[in-house]
Amino acid sequence: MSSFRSLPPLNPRQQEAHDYIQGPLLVLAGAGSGKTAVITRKIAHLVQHCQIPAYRITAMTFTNKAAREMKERVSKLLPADQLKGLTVSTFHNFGLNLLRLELKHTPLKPNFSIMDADDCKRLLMDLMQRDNLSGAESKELINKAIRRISDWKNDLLDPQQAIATAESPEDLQLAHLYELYERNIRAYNAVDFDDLIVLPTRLLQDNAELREKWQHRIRYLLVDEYQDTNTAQYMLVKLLVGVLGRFTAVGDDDQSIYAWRGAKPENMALLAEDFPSLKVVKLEQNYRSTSRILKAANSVITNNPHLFEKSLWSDKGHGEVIRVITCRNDDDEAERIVHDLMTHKLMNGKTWQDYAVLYRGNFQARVLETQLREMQIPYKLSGGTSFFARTEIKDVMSYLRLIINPDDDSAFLRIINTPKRAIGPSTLEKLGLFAQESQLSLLAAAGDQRLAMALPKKAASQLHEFAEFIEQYTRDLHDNDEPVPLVRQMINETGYIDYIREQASTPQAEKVRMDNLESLFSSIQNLINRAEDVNERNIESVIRKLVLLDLLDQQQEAEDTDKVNLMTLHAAKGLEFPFVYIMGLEEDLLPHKNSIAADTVEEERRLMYVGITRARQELTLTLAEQRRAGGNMKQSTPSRFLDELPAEELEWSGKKKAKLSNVDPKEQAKAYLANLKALMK
DNA sequence: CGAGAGGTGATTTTT
DNA sequence: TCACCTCTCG
Repeated sequence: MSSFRSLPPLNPRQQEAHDYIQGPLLVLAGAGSGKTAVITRKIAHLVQHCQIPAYRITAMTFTNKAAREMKERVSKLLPADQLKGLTVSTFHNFGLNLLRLELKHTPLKPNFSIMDADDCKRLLMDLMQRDNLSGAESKELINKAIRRISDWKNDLLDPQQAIATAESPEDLQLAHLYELYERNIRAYNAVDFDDLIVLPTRLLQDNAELREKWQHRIRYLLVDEYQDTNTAQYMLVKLLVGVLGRFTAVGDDDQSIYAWRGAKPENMALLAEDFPSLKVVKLEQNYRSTSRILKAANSVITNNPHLFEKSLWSDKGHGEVIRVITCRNDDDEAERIVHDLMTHKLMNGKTWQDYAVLYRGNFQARVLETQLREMQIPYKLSGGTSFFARTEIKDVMSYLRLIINPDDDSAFLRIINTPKRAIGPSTLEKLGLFAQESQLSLLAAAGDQRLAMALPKKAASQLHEFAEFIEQYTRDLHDNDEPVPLVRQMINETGYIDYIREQASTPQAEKVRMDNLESLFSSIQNLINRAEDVNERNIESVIRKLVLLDLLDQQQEAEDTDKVNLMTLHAAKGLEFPFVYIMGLEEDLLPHKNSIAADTVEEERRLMYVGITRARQELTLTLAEQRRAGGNMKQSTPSRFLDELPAEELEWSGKKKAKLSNVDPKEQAKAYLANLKALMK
């Protein structure tokens, strides 16, 4: 209670969203409008003043990071005993948990594997090869297939429905592939990311008893970033809240930038249809940015059609004018941004982490990196390959997956010849055939004595040896509450460590890989130590959860010191910085040419809107007159979004000076830096 | 099976 | 331009 009194008051709209619990509520939370404060304080309010115990409340987010932040903030509002059992998790984690608890109602066996995007791709490739679609054609097809299958799943269509509704011969082919894919993934006793939403949703749809059980269990549901839900996720929400509709959905249709991944911002409008008693509260006061920045944001976004009209305002004063810098080319652009940033920091006594440079595509970071390194400015690049996409992590994870799930053929295929065991494609093909005929998993087939008849002696004995190795560790690790040393021993014994040493091209590369493995091991250890439920203190449940965790993010967050932030506009959603640069304001880049072609410029505009609203104090936009595209320079046209900004708030500059010729840019940079330092003294 | 040559394609990626 | 993938040859 005492902590409550010290909280800043909510504004009237926030208060309204906070207090309203009688029925379904949609909170239209503009950027920087304090939505997390509303959600977290509402959870505390529900517990302390509405007689809803924490274990009856569930909050769903999209990212682990958001879930972590939310948990942390709620824990500051409630004493530990009142916090007990509160669920704050990502959609996927929630789904996983539901599957685990209702396992007997699912087609899954215990210790099922979760396949990530990469695993699924491999599986599809394999299936297509069997269908003998080879070469260049299949590569193109594979990306289409992945996208299409995911779309079908997210729309809750099973393979039969997909086949029935296929729109073209090619689509039908993909639908058949979908059917094959589903059969295989189930045979592996595995699920993909989409299944973590789809399977629980189907379960609740088909089973009234379970549905009632879960509806009873969750007395109040809160959904963050509601505009990013896809059809399956919305269906899951609907099934969980039932007719009573005890929920708060928080979202902003103007920040919907993931439609290309299946998000359906129109779910916001659907909510009003499905729950006629829906109350809508708009949070329009922004606590982040100056009014000039908000004016710019509003001005851009009014060019989009709107479900709900919304206009951000703040009382933070006008602030600085918005600068637009025209640069000669992409190198010049990076150089100017870096110089500008450096000058600004020194003049204003700010820290590196106060700055962010945002861009449309990851490739744009490259020139920036070069420039920043030259100036010895520390920077942080977010995005790129995720921790679990690293080869060494995927390899070791596959060993572990196979240990806990012998049916996981996908894991088997990944590691059977990693490190090299002289087991080549022809051996594998024969093994696959044998496994299929005898209805066995690849691992079981590899261990089967009859194999010797189907294969050359050498190959058969290699396979036997491998199977025995896995089986031995399966026994040793089962029910072992100190598994990590054994895991280390196993990985060592496979020769994987030596393999990394041989493979690594440089000592640094080797170190990075070894470090990655170390953090994987220590994460496993941490998860085991931290497991609240004793039943979860084993390698099986830890491995299952591991793929869903953002280990790298957490790791990175921990070691984050004072660095300039470089990230894509997508990655910037949810973040804020005092000083923001958005680069590449050109047609075909922002908006991206594919979006122009596909007529989805509106989403690009929202991306622009998200970018603008990241800035607290100052916003700088840059564009290049020429840009490298492939090998040669291409002329570019200023982005249409520049015309949509309020001209009176912009200050244009740049492109005047002809570059000082014959001067080494490095020398120039050094001189510049020396100058600045002298200036500061 | 593995190392090099040549070819090709290049948004965004919460889990 | 460059990185990654594929294909081929030893």
